Amino acid sequence: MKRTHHCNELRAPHIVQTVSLAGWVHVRRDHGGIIFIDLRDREGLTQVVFDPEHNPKAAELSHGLRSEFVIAVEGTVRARPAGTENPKLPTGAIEVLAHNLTVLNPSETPPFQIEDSGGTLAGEDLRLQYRYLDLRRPSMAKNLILRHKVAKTTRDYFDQHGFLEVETPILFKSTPEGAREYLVPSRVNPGKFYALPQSPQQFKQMLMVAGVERYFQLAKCFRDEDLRADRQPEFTQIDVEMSFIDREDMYALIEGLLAQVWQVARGEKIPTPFPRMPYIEAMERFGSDKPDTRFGMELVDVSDDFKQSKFKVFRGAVDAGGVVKALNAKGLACVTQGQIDNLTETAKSFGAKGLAFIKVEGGQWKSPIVKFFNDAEKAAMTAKLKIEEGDLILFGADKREVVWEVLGRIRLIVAEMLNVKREGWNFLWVVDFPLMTFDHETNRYLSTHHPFTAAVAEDVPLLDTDPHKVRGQHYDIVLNGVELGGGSIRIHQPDVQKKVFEDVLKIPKEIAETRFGYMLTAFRYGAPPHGGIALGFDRLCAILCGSANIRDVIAFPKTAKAMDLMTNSPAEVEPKQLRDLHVKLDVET
RNA sequence: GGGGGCGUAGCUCAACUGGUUCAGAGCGCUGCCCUGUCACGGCAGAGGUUGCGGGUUCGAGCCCCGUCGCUCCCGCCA
Repeated sequence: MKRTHHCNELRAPHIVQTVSLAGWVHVRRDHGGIIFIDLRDREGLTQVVFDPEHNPKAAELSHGLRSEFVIAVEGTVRARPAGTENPKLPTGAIEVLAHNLTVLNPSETPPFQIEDSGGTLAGEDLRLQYRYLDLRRPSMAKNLILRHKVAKTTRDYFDQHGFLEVETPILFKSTPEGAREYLVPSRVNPGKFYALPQSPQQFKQMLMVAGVERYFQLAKCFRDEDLRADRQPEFTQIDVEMSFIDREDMYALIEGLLAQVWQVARGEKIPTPFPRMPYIEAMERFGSDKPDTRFGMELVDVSDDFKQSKFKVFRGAVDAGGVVKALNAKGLACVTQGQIDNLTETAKSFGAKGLAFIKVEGGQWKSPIVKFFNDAEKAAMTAKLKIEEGDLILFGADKREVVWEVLGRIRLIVAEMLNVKREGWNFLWVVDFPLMTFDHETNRYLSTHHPFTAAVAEDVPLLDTDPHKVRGQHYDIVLNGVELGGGSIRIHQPDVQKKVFEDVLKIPKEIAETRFGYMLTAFRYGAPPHGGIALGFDRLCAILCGSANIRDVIAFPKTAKAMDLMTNSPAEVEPKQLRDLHVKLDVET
């Protein structure tokens, strides 16, 4: 009795057909005589009716059905009696009158209900322990299906554009400058280790030297860093690299991909090309290099208005070469002192010395600092910040990087407090990042992204004189305040790459040689100009599903402590395994 | 490494300031009844070491210390 249809397939035109369905008992409604079963499979629900007057044997057997029993049913599709159709189900116009019932496998009572609606969702730890049950929930099945569709669309898109999907090694070599890596001891090479790749970066560049020209891969990547709602220790990237291109080619390519993905996954047209914003502008206006541009509340620079101010905090910041910036939280004058204190704590945790504010209530400016302001300063602020009754103005005064960070965070928190409408899909290219940032701890320059990023051509002469002024040919794709991905045009000249390693980043010559020597060698054999990008595939799928959490789009994710609760991994291993690997443990027990 | 939240029945949660509604509700589960339900309905019932270990107290689900687990954030994620 093989099934003829799935559970979201039968409609009015199938009426009178004899069909077979198989699936799980979703719910049972036993009226004593007639019995209704909602039969569930991956695709949906179909109501099956057992009628003792029609088939006493099947009806009798159906009394014993319980949640999650696996059954097969043979029956006739028929219209539901007038008035009993269920408009909530796609299959709600019909039902299957069962002739035969086979219990393929009974089920114990599940530890939680396999149900999306009903209001109670079991705790995530329990759902992770019984992930195979959690994945039966229609919303999770939907997520898996959507993820598949996005993957398929991606592969089709790149195939149509002449790309080859090439697999790169999972057993790679340690490259300690980036994220912490997972290490794999080598049995046949005692004392030596592989590392799992944080990304296929170096391999994809080698593929360009190899003449592949257009490469992509749905690549598994691994980072042994602490987890977040949008970070798992293993995750998937849409990894791309192309030869003979410039930044414009990459923007167009990715815009086309995302337009196609949105079309397939959500049936929505997204406008292209996407707007672009230089890094400096993003920081000045939004205090973030991944600005959420769905709402305003932008940072406004008022430094000039306080150059002569009597308020020492503001004037001092300007005198020291810093800035004074403010944002207007429209309508938040009702904020409580406790909430102000919380905001201040937040500001301090990001490096601010405090958080000055003005409440505009009852036609007055209420603030501990308002007494320091003269009329000109007040007028300037009123105009620049469009201050009105009911507003709350929040200030940052410090080095500009600190003010960016602090007000950027405050802006997001305040938007949350105000429940500001954030709708639509605001794609944005953030461009012109600084190639290098100075690290005060180690007293040297570090690559903002990675050391393979090429400089903007006109800035190259500054590499020797003003490294911090050099812009990289790097681009981030941002959607609604989430960094979806990033990439760059790469350095392809061996002398330039060597110079970046040794002269600019001050990586000792021997270390540069052991870690990247093969790249420099490769570049000497006719490396084409090339560039690439990588998009966070899990984040992309989560956004498309409307979830803030990438665990919802990963079949078997790990907890915040990087545990797999279903298999209890990681776990201890046998002493013999360790001996084979030449590994001795040093752990407290 | 640091900070916040949570942990009470199989599940989701309640239990005011530590004390006579102090172990409760809804769902699920079990039994009986029920022939058009789809959150089916009715009657009855079972089910608890309040995560674990200490402590304070006449008295602890509630307070304190430790510990374990889940979660969010900071650091970290070239």
